[in-house]
Amino acid sequence: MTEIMVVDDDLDLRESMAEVLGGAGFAVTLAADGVAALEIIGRQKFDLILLDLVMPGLGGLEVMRRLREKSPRLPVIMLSAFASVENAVEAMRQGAQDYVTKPFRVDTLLTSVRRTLEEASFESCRASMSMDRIMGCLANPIRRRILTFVEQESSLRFMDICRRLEIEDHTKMNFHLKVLKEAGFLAQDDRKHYLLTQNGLQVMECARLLVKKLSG
Amino acid sequence: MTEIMVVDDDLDLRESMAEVLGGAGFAVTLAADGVAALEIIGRQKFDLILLDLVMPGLGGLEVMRRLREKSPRLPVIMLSAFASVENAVEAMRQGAQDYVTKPFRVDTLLTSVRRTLEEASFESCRASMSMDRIMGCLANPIRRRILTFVEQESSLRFMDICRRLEIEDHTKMNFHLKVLKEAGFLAQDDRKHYLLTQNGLQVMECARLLVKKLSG
DNA sequence: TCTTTTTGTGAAGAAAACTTCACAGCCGGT
DNA sequence: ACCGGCTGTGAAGTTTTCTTCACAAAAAGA
Repeated sequence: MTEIMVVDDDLDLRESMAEVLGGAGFAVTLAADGVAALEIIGRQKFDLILLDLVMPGLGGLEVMRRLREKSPRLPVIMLSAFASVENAVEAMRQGAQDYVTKPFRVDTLLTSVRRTLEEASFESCRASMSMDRIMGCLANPIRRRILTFVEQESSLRFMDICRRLEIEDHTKMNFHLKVLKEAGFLAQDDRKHYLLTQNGLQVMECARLLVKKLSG
Repeated sequence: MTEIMVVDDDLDLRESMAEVLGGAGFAVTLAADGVAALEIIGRQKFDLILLDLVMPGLGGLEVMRRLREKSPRLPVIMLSAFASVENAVEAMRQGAQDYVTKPFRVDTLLTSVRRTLEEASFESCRASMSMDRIMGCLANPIRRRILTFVEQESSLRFMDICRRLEIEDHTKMNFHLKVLKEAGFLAQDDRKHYLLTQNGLQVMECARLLVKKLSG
């Protein structure tokens, strides 16, 4: 069951939203202010946060900033009675997934909730798909050797890699380099030298951690 | 520099071994008994332990059993003045890498030390080869789903896994479970329930870290 | 005991991944 | 302009990995 938290200092609004969302099949948790919300989020997993922009004490933007430190991908829909272009743009720039003005119609709210959850699910699916790419890429020993060598040397030309790894058929090397480029672990600079991307560096770091852990 | 610990209640022997091993280029730490040894090992990394079989208080076998709980792969050479076939066989059965009788010639000791260190290094190299197995294993999405599900649920029967992952051909599942068992990530208890091994848990942890890092 | 379900085994078939081959474009040196 | 080296492309061939099939053994339930 999908877990949604509603953060708003207006009790009536909180309760009416609990009723609407509960009726639509979601499990709803209420919080009257940002401090309470952040504490509950630290203890329990949620799929979506509905967050009032203007509240006494911690405002919605500050609450969102803080929860992003712990849950970078937790979707947030910002609610505001003081709708303006500036407010809306700022909230979205700070990372909200959507922005709904109060008072809102029930169907507007539910549409936004469902769309946001669906998009978050798609993002989660994309992360899972990228494991295919990462692991499939690293399953091959030649490609692991390429990454290790390029990591050590920082910047290399095509034939340097071939010679060092003693791969005589350059088209074989070309194939594997292409796979690594498409996976986003390797890139070429303007002189066509190969170097690791940020992702490539991260992958190598995690691979080393894995070996270390499995070696006891 | 290679770190060696010598555990022996005989002060003269400890010191003469420190001299011999130090002269051979090793960094030597001395401990007079098992309790002291276990405490130092808990704080500092060693490459080899030279352990007296018979000591007052904790004997060598008990010390080795305890240090194996923390460092399953740390090489141990057992030393004994009371050499017998039974003693030697028991020490090796309990996991010592070598067994040297006291009094020993200097070259006998150094040979044993060097050989044991070299074999340990070979083991470490094998861990690198096991990257093939790890990555090859994780390259398959079904196997990743199995590991994720078993991690969440802790202990599962064969058909539970099939039904949950909606894999209708049970022999397909059987194939993938077999791969995971052979890789050492999955095991079965006495009721044939599937559960993650320590290695399996480590692998899942690193996979999550990898996804997290690559998601920014 | 009989039947059904669960779990397992090995071989064959299919798909995916990798390697090799044939060729081509680009660049620098003579 | 020609040659050689570097780098790249796509197709064909080979190997590896995965899926399916046919059957069997073990366990559970009636």
